[in-house]
Amino acid sequence: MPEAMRWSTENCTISRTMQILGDKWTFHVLRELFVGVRRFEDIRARSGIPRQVLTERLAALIERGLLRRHPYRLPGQRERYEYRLTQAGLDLYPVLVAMIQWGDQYLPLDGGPPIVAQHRECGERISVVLRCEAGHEPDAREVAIRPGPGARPRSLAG
Amino acid sequence: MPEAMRWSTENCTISRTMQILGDKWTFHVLRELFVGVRRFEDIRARSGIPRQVLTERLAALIERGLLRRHPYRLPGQRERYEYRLTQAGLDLYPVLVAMIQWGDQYLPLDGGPPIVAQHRECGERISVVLRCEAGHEPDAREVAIRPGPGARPRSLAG
DNA sequence: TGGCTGAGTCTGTCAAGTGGACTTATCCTC
DNA sequence: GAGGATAAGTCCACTTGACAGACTCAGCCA
Repeated sequence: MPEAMRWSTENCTISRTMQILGDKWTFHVLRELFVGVRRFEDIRARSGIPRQVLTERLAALIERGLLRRHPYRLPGQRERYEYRLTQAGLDLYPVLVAMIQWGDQYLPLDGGPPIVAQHRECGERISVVLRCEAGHEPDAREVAIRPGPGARPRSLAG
Repeated sequence: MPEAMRWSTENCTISRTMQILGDKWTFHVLRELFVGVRRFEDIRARSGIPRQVLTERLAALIERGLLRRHPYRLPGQRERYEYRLTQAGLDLYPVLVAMIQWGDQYLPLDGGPPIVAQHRECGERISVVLRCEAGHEPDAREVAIRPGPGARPRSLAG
């Protein structure tokens, strides 16, 4: 029996993160904000999200603290709001970059990658690497996901 | 107008990756495999996925090349199959670790993290870092996501 | 006064997820 | 060889959520 079977999933960090991100459309919304598209109608036009779903997802992301509304005003128009990433939202960059990196490797396109992550200062391509606290950079087979200090035993019954 | 508005999203790497991963249950399945739970009934019991959905998601992940079926046999039982990550699946570690890291920071629990990523060789905690090809390790505000060589212009009309 | 625009809200339809019961194949015990 | 256990599914009825398309609303402009 795998060791993990003895531990509960109820408070699992991945689950709790997926409750926020784990939705087809939520990730599309985040992508738009990461590439700099901030307004309702622009996000909708580029991503194809149904309006109602977009409204709901934006509200959820604000409530979770990943976005905030920011007033803006076009000349000769009334004040409106755009949506911006908070620090919590910006800190999803590693997740985004890791996904782009995986996609570039396993779902490549003939013309090359359609989007790249770039260091603003020097213009070079950015990627993510795994690193342990001893300074090693392990590859995938050297990584193990184990129960941590907050792990709770599983009440078997299902 | 943000620059990104001029570029099409149709072949976006994030979208194409999300077509595979961007589903509440798919990620739960992957989590189970990453922590070492490989059998249908074990996955179902720990994650609470409805059987029908689990059947469908496993089949999809196999078809996409992230998993493979592997025969096994318990003493005194007939042969069955378990599910294992392929190299493509294992290479999602950076995505998983990035998500755990974000969750630990922004959705912390009193008892500490319920799961941790560990280097098998030395036992130290593993995290992900962003790094550019010039060797810098930028923080979130220094990252930009830009159109790459495969970007296609957007036919405006929506 | 009437029209434009961005950002929504409303509505009916239809696909998908859900829980619970049922099925199948194999092995074990009697 | 009959009956039971078990892992891995299938089947079914029900409910929830996504979806497209039309409608609303507030402020500004001509």
